Amino acid sequence: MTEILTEEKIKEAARIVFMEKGYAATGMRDIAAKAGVNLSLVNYYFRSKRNIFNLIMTEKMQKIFGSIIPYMIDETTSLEEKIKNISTMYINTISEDPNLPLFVFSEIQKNPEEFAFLFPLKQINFMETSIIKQFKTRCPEINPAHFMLNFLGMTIFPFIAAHLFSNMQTHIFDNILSVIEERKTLIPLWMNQILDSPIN
Amino acid sequence: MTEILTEEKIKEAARIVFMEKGYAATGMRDIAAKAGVNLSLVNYYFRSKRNIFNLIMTEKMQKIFGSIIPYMIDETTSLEEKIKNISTMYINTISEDPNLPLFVFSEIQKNPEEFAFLFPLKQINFMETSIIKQFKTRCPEINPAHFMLNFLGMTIFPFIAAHLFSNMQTHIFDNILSVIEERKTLIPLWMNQILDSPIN
DNA sequence: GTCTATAGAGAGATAGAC
DNA sequence: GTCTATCTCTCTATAGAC
Repeated sequence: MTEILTEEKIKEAARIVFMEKGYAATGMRDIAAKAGVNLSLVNYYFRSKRNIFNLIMTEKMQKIFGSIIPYMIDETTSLEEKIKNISTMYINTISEDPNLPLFVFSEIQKNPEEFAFLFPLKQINFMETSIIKQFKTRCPEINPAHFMLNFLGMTIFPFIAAHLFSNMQTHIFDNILSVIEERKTLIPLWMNQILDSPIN
Repeated sequence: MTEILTEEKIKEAARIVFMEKGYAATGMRDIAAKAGVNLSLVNYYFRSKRNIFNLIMTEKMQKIFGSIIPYMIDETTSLEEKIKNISTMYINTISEDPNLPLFVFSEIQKNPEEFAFLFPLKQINFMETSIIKQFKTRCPEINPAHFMLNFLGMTIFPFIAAHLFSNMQTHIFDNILSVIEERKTLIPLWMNQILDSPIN
């Protein structure tokens, strides 16, 4: 009974500390202190720092990469609907966990071989997803990579740079959170403009 | 004579190791080994790990944030020319140092108070730059933050995610480097489409 | 399951010989 | 300026009492 509570307290503390400081700067003592438990309990429940980190990392990779898959393969929605659904879903999801993209990208960059194998998007055939097939029909001359880079860049980049912008002594990025909220409706409009570009 | 060579050797080694592993995971012994010098020389020339890191970080922040300023304040270029010039400049600069954006964003996130004060963009009044004034004339109804987020997201995000994409067992992001190169000409076209959007 | 205590490795930094 | 040697601290992880 008490075991489950303690285990989950430690896991939640690890989520917070790892997300804030990254793997290398986090100590087992930081996790124990944040959880309010004795240091040795962290090893008792999770065996090693690498082990508990990989659990958190798997969760977070699923959250950022796994969540897009159902939308991409959905054969019942149009390209416009997919854009709307995915950007709204990402902005909702990441707004609750704003450091998620920077954390995941940064840790993968530092340890690509460790995390490549649990990459959720490997499970699907990207080029045969509904979203890519629809894009190729709409814009046959353009590499679909550009479409995904534009779409994900417009959606995710604001969160990656948010810390910077909020520290700037200027007014352009005031209220960054409400600006991001506005983007739920604006990104689909801009993406349609790009899709209708004469270069296609 | 030999002092300058040794100092620069250590600094170059520190650049490489810090960029690859980040501050926390880098050891003074890693830097010494990469430079091919004795461990104590690193402290002799640079006093502390924090000190040598801050030198590198200042350089890198100047590289990514300082480089855009002259283009933004240039009163002699049109908005379209600025977009073309900035995207080309960034793609050239970051292609030679692909981990630059992820490194800088990630280290600032982990230590915002340490690096906020040396943020190059604080030196200018963002809202009064030529590029923002031009945008406000062109799209008076849209918050200029959206414009900068779209533009920088489309330009910089591909580098942040490049490690991921190159590890995917799919073909959509093959040849990511030549895809990014194509974006030098495509981003200005897409940005013009967005600027001409009926929502403005 | 939870605690104290500590083993053992590794870190940043420096003293002092040359 | 450069080396060896080492101090001191902190880290992960575990042994063993309760």
